[in-house]
Amino acid sequence: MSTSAELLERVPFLGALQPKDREALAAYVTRRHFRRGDTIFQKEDPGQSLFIVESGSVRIYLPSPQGADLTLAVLGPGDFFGDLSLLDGSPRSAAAAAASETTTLTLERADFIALVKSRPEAAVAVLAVVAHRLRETDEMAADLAFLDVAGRLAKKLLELAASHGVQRPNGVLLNLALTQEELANMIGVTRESVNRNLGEFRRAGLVANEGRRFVIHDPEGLRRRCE
Amino acid sequence: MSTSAELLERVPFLGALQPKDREALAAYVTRRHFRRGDTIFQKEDPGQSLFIVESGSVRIYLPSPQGADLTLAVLGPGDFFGDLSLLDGSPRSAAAAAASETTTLTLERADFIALVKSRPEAAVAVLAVVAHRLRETDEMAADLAFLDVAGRLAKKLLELAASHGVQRPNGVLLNLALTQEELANMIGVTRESVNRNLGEFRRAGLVANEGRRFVIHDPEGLRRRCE
DNA sequence: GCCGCGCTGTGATGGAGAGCACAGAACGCC
DNA sequence: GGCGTTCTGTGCTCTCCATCACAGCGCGGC
Repeated sequence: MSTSAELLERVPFLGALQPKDREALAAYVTRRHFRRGDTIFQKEDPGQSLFIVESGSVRIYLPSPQGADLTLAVLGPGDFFGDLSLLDGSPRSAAAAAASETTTLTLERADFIALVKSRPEAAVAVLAVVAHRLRETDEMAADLAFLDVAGRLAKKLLELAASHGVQRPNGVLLNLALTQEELANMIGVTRESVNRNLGEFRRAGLVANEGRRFVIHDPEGLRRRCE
Repeated sequence: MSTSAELLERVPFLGALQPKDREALAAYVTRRHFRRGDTIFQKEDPGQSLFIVESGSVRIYLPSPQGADLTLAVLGPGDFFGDLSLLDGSPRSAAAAAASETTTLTLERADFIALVKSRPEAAVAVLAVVAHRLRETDEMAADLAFLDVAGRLAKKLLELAASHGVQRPNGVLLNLALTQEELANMIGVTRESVNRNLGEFRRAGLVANEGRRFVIHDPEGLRRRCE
């Protein structure tokens, strides 16, 4: 179980614990495996467990009646999800699916509550993470209400650069393969709109493509497009 | 201070405490007063205090560069706000203003952290409230992405009926005076769009007006408009 | 009771983006 | 290396909604 304990150390809200507590907690988590595309849970499912990404990546999304869903987040190793149902006991508020070959560690509600009761600093750490998440969602709502497609796309590219970018001589390379459709789902527009706006950006020298990866040449220019 | 203690009892996350603890806490809160229209705090302000509405009502909103802002919530007695900055120490993620003559109780970060450390069940209760809030914001983002103006308006009217409605022989009366502009800010559209869609709803017999208050005659009909 | 301001109702216009259709490119599989 | 599937690029149309403009109405104040 030492590998679980090592991962747990990197999880923000668990890093606050004593190594001894983490060791104890590691005994309660179970490991699960998902293939690319597997659904981890659906919106409205009753589950109350917390998932921690051990390896791979997970897409959190809201399904829409007409198919095209809204992607809220893409998570990597060390991130956790499913916390809302854990915290308030309600059904899942969003759906989760493996975006690549993924393994997770699962913690059950009862074990989490026991942890918080015995170590209140863990609760404060979880509160901070959830608060941060709430900020991000508020901002997403504001963007949907205030920005046009170009602005939302520019902003999303900058966000992705911040979270998945690696420095390159000619700019920042986004270290993930993204289709235009996936990008469209992240900002709530059609694939065609993304295509046309990307064309704009490319012609203006703001971004370029390397295979299916993006390179941001002019972050400042993108920032100007978000007003 | 007994009146403060009584209010504190009605605040969800503090209701979990022993009466003795609430009495102690009441000694730390300070009372503040705001007139209709007063700004309580601006977005990006550094403050780290928690506000509890004692009387009156408070509008939480995101200001937009071009003026028309997005109203995230309207709070009444017993509700609290400003919790995000309290939880993670970052600047205010939204702005707050008094929607009517309002008094609040204020709790400082240090006192809150001390409370959580000594009474972890309060932390669990706060987590539940914040989790609920996160759900609502996620749903708002989804609505902005998926629903048209009629759908968003119908949904908002149903929400308001659930939170501020009183039963009437002919339907549910919304117990608050709302201008079309305020309604428009809640769903991120123009006042004119709200007007036209309300006209639709009225002609279809779904809603009516009593003075400046709304009466919902056919909730089922409204529900159908949200798909 | 009268006046004025803010709210409501409505028309005309324009533009952004969705939807549809399809052609070509690229990637991956056998 | 050939072939099919998936992704990208682009034109056209049409709808929804923002914007502007203005006329009535109604509430509240003096």
